[in-house]
Amino acid sequence: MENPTTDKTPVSNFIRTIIDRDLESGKHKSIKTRFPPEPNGYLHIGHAKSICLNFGLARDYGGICHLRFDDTNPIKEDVEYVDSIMEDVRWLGFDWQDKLFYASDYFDQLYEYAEILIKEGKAYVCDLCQEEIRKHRGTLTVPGKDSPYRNRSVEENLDLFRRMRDGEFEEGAKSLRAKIDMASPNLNMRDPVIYRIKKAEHHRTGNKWLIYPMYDYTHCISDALEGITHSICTLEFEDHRPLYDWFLDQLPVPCHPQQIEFARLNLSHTMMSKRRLLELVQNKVVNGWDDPRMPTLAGMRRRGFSPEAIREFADRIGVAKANSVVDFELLQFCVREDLNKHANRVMAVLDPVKLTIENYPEGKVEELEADNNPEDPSAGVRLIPFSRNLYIERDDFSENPPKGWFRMSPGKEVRLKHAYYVTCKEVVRDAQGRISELICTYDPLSRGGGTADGRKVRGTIHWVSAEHSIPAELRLYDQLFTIADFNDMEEGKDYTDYLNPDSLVVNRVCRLEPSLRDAKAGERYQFMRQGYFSVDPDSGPDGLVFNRIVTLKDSWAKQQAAKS
RNA sequence: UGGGCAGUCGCCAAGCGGUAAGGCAGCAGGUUUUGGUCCUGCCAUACGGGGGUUCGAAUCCUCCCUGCCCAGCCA
Repeated sequence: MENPTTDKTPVSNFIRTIIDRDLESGKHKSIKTRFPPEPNGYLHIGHAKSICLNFGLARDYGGICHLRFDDTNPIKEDVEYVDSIMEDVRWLGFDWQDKLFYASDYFDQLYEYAEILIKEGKAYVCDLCQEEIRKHRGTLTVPGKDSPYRNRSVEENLDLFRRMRDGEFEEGAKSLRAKIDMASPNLNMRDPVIYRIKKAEHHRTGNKWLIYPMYDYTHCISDALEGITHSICTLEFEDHRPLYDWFLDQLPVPCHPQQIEFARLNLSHTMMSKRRLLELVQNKVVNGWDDPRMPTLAGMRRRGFSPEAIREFADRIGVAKANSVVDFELLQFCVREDLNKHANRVMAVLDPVKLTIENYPEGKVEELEADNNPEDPSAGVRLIPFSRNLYIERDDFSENPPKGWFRMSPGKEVRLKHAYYVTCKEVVRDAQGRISELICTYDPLSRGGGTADGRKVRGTIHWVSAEHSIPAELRLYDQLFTIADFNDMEEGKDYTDYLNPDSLVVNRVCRLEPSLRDAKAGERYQFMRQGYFSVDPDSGPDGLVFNRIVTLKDSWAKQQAAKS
């Protein structure tokens, strides 16, 4: 697999400025970045920003990007997640070649370095329990107090640390701490814990270890061991940078990568917290991690978003240090832009009403040619059956049309896409007064949708032949949340108060043109004048299931809404 | 009220002392066998606010305001 190339000139951002400077000054000959997920959940669109950034920089500068699992906390991590993460990164279109790493690969080295720290008097074993450590840490405005165990001898620390490793102590009874400064205004520097006892089985190292290193200690060393040049992370780690640098300054590591922080992605109407996403899954608010309403890559993939669209989105949002909330509209734009070019057009009637052409012979069937994609002639053409009895969209008929209406109404000629001009002569209603059938006539000379006299027919509507059409289930999705920006939540409310009850509407009455009969899971189509749909894997012998990826823009609806 | 970071159009975001890119959204037209696409035009005398330096400031200095992050043996 090739990492996607791009001929677009990348937009300038502060990270590129740093890299340009480092390359120009000779600090680095080439760059090496890394995407370092913790395998404790599924990747979401926010991770996609980071993946595109890290792999994209490597691509643009002819460098390398590693995939490294930050797996230092065995009780939260699982192979299910490492598998899904690899699948998602690959699906997004990136290739880590043979550069697949795990922080757990460095456990031995990390341990050796810890002993060095101890031997140099820069780390000590502390007997304080979690509560006590917290009390000693002080507060934002009050300096911390030294641990009573802070000045143990090197020999005692070494002995204790080895016994921690060997399982002599209970979880929580002891920890290894860096000896830095309990009075630092930066809480991260107040003798942070670097090793804790956890008698848990690790998904890769099994039962080999009973102590596990903490993130701050592990991450910088992992970066250094891999020769990472630019270690890009999110804003909340800004305060950790002095600690990142401190460890690397104390240890005989091969190099000292530069940590650079950028603002994580927030999307309007979207919840991006891993913890809450997990709750949505566990509480069955959604149907799993890959529910098409989820902002996970698995969900977006199932919904029908293409990796190209997501990459384009990542490019367009830019990279900066200001907290922001990107409009969901931008993502939709990128999805539509890609689908417009690549999705074949088909006709599907979502809310069918019968249309009978009284002057069209009973039993006659014509196969009419239709282009598959006006944006792409190479997509070819297909044949669609036409007959006396059709279905059209209920919304495409109005008995008393508003001003500006150019769909069907009594006596008004409209074009059936790819077929004929028809004119409604009669409206048939059922006992409830609901329109049950439209009786029309057609112009035999308008075959294909045009006439020699060149008369203008403004309205064009889609249709299917009643007897040839096939049923399907349509899953129509909308935003999962009604609130745009979660920073604006009302006091006392939480995210569950903003769930959209209509985020999924199931349609089982639609009728599709027969060419869709053999559609395969994952395929994407434009249902003309409606939206883009993808074939859901739930499709089977019992019938087709489609997910609505995104609607088409609808300026008519917008204009009508503006009037009321 | 300790420390760190950030504030440029409704939403993103370039800009790095020489007089406000671009995209999305929006608005107005045009083309159109999708009220889709496409095309054209409009959309910040103004860069959180006040002072200051300078011939010249979004860019430098200064004070202030607002927002975000940090007190896990999570990452």
